[in-house]
Amino acid sequence: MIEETNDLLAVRRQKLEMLHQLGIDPFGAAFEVSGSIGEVRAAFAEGQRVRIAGRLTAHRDMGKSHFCDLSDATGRLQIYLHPKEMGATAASIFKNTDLGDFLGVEGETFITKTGEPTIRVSELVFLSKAKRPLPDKWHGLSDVERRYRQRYLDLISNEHSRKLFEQRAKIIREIRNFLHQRGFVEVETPMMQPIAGGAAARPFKTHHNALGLDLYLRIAPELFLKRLLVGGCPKIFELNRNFRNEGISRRHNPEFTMLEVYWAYADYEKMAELVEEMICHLAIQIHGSLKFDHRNEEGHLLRTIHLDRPWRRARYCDLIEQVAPGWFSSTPVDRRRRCFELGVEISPEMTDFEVTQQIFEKCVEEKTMDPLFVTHLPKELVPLAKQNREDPSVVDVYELIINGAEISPGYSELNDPEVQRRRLEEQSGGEAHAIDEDFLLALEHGMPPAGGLGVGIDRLVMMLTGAQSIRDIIYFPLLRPREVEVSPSDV
RNA sequence: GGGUUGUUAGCUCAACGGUAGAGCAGCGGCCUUUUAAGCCGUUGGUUCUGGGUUCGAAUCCCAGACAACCCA
Repeated sequence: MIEETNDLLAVRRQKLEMLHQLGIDPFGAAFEVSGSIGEVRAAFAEGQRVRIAGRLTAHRDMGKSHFCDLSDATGRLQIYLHPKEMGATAASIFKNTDLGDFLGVEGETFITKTGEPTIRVSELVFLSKAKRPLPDKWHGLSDVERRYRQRYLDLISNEHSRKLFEQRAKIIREIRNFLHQRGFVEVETPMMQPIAGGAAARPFKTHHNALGLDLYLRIAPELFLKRLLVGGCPKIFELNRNFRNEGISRRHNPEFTMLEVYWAYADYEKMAELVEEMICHLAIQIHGSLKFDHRNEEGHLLRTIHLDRPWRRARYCDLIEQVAPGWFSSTPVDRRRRCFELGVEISPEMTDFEVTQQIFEKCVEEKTMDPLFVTHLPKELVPLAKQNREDPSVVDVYELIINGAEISPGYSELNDPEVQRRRLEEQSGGEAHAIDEDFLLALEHGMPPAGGLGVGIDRLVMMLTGAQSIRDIIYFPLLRPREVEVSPSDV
């Protein structure tokens, strides 16, 4: 523990002690308000009695008159304090306030001669003491590490950050609205699973004491949602957290939010239509338009995303041929030489289809900003989807790319238990205990043909808001823990 | 895992190897309509940590911690 001794903290502690001596509880009680600060401001008219509560965020001292700002997440409103208006007791309480404290006020509204909506405070109630100072009111908090570690400070001082999280909440709410309107039912399946299936990723391990059972945090809900298809639930979705014990980057957090949707008797093409409609619905709700800009925090334009329908659809092979003509008729040696010419890094142990996939990722995916459904992918890339009837070397799936990243995959789901078993065995590399026999048992009772899709919600939010890092749209991204400083009075 | 960059007052940032500073916040004044209020005065530092080089290190070197970005 690092013990912090600091004048600023000492001053605040003294003021807190003064409040005690005045008989005031510095960590007060409930306070009835007329509405949030944003609501009161929106309904502002002169001569009304209103009550608001919020943090003290600015203090303009004019001698006997004080102009302060009270703020909450919805906005800011000026209050006017004068001993003649609020009385001596309130004035002595006010003397012991600091920026950051929570206050409740009651008073009559008026507009100052500079045109600022203001409350003339007649009653002042102390609601909570901030024992520590808040970040600079003008520059905010720019230290990215502290913005992630102490998100509350980021939210207090950076409006841009607040707005991103509001947009995230709205996107998630509108996804649920959209799917409910189309008759999909939200379900919840286990996050702790005896076998972590449904994707290829390293899981987190945990243990249940009473059952003496090792469990894994799920890497995907897929295999449980398919059990529900067997159980006769025809239109279902789950929108919740997945966990993967892998690296951290601008686009990866170990826990992330995933939407999975399953629709009995549909196929990947119907799922593509569904996801296209859904994302357009979200763009309209967020931006009021299918065209919107990505800007950095200084407001500079980074790019414009166009979601106008219909979205482009293209076969995997055709996309490769466009960036590397003659690719599929050239020899493996030629292909590796082409990679070098195109500046695509490959390693010697890569198989042919992995080399092709590198070309796809670097020359197609990363350069595709507007929506593109990639179809007819080689079956090696997607072992858990149905093979195409006309061309068994490809599978019936789409990969939706927007903003240079994969946003959503959609499959015609495999429902043949024998084929499924073979695929799972190939995937597990011969480790029998890794096969989810319970899932295969369910499939043997009959799963209807179905379409399924997944949407990485964090990447979707990044695409819709223009956030440049996943850490900007997850409240508390995983960081290595740090020593926390402790106040002397708390030790 | 590798490379690059960064870490200085509560916050935002300066400081050629030569006395660690500014703005805001804080504290003390002045001002009864201010808007990043203003004016006068003033407090505040383990320069991320530990070594080293040097007469002298925030600055140069080595190791470490944490973070950001790029690569794998």
